[in-house]
Amino acid sequence: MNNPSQQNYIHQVSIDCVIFGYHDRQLKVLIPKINFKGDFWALPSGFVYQDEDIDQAAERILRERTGISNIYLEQFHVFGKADRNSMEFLDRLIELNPEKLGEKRHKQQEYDWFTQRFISIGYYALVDIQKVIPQKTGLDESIEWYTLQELPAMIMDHNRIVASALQALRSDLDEKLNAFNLLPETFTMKEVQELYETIFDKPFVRTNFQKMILDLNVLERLEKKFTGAANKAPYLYTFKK
Amino acid sequence: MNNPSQQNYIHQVSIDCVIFGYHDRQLKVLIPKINFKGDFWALPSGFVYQDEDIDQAAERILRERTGISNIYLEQFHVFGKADRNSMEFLDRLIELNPEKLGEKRHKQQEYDWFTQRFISIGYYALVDIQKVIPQKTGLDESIEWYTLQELPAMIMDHNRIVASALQALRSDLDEKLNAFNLLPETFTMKEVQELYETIFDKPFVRTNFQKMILDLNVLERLEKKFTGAANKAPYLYTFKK
DNA sequence: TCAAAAGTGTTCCTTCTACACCCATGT
DNA sequence: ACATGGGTGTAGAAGGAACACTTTTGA
Repeated sequence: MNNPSQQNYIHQVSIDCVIFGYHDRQLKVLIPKINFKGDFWALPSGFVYQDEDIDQAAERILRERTGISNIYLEQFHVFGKADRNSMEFLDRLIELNPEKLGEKRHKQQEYDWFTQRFISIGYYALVDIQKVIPQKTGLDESIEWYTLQELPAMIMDHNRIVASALQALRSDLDEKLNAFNLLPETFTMKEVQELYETIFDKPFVRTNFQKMILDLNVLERLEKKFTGAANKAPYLYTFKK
Repeated sequence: MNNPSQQNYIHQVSIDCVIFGYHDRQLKVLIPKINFKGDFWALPSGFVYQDEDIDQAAERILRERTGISNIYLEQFHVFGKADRNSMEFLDRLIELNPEKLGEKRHKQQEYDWFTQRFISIGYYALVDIQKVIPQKTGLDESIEWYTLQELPAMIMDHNRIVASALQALRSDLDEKLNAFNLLPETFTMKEVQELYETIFDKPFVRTNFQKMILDLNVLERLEKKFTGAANKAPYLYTFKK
């Protein structure tokens, strides 16, 4: 494992990413579980190289975990409380994993790095869940999609960061029309409606919803999609760029 | 002058504040000019102490320049380009002020601190311009209110930061109803209307504007304001908390 | 020809806009 | 009394919600 304290990172600044995906009428968040005893989940995070834009850093972190580039990213909040550090988490981690981390002395530098106070820049990402092949890093035991209702208890303030990201997503939706980044290249109107109903957690009237979305003038109508079902074939749409 | 490089600050993180005030149908920004040859303007800025929340740091910086506490503050964006440093500005400053800054050797530590790459957290503040008595710090030649149309050319990306703050203010207005922080304790409906017309740069119909604002249910009607003018006395209002 | 789901049009109601009208105030 | 600006009510327009109706598809 690379020792971050020896890397050319900016000190005390971290990036935390909330990666949103959508499937089966559910918003999901991609969360790794780290490969130590004790059931520790943590948002995909990382640090910023000296010669790297913060946006680039976020993109790099996302690429590592999702395998895809050109991800839709939005910086949404900075978490900067004075007592914001992972001391508590790290001490517990060491306590539960003496065989791996017991000889603290040898890793003092690393321990000191990780237990600093960190100012964390929060980003949320919107991805087409079908395109993502979750990638474990060397530190991960697993990396899974969790629905918002079944989020694990994460370390530090990460659960609060997710809540804050969701709030930001909702309030961005109107002006940025970015929800389409959660869908595949092409989609039906019904899929758009289900997505909106999921994000806003309320139903929309089908016929009015169609008009509302088409009036935004951001979708392009393509050919019809024949599913084989015994009903009218819906049009496929794509998001105009 | 205190040498920041010897203070207990977080490295490479700065706070830049855009302080908005309102007077005479104009939005204004409070900007210091630094006390060196060469006409350098820079937003009120500062660093974050190790034991200080970033919000507290912003508040402290604002208190220093405005003399008031409990200021309405909103964190709006992080500026984190890799090439974001003040090397260019500082070299020019030294070049133009050889008598004060010539012996660079003696101040190498300080020079190195200031020319680092900085990640800057942008805050905007909304203040009652009447309550503020602009405070020069030791470094300032002056500190003045500038209208948006007459902003001086500032160092680094500070002009862009102001533009970004204005955009954030406008888009926050609907949901946060924070514009009232720009007004005195009590105000007339006409003053509110002029403020809105200034921020959005468009006229509103008087009678409808009144209804729209009152329907927000955030104002409390107080006694009437007798100005001595030969017309009906308008009500005074205050913002409910 | 029928059931299921998609697409379009129409009515109704709420909200917003423009404006007429009335009210208070000091000269 | 009247000029000036503030406050309220109302008619018309625009936009949104509810729903009826038509179209398409495969069995």
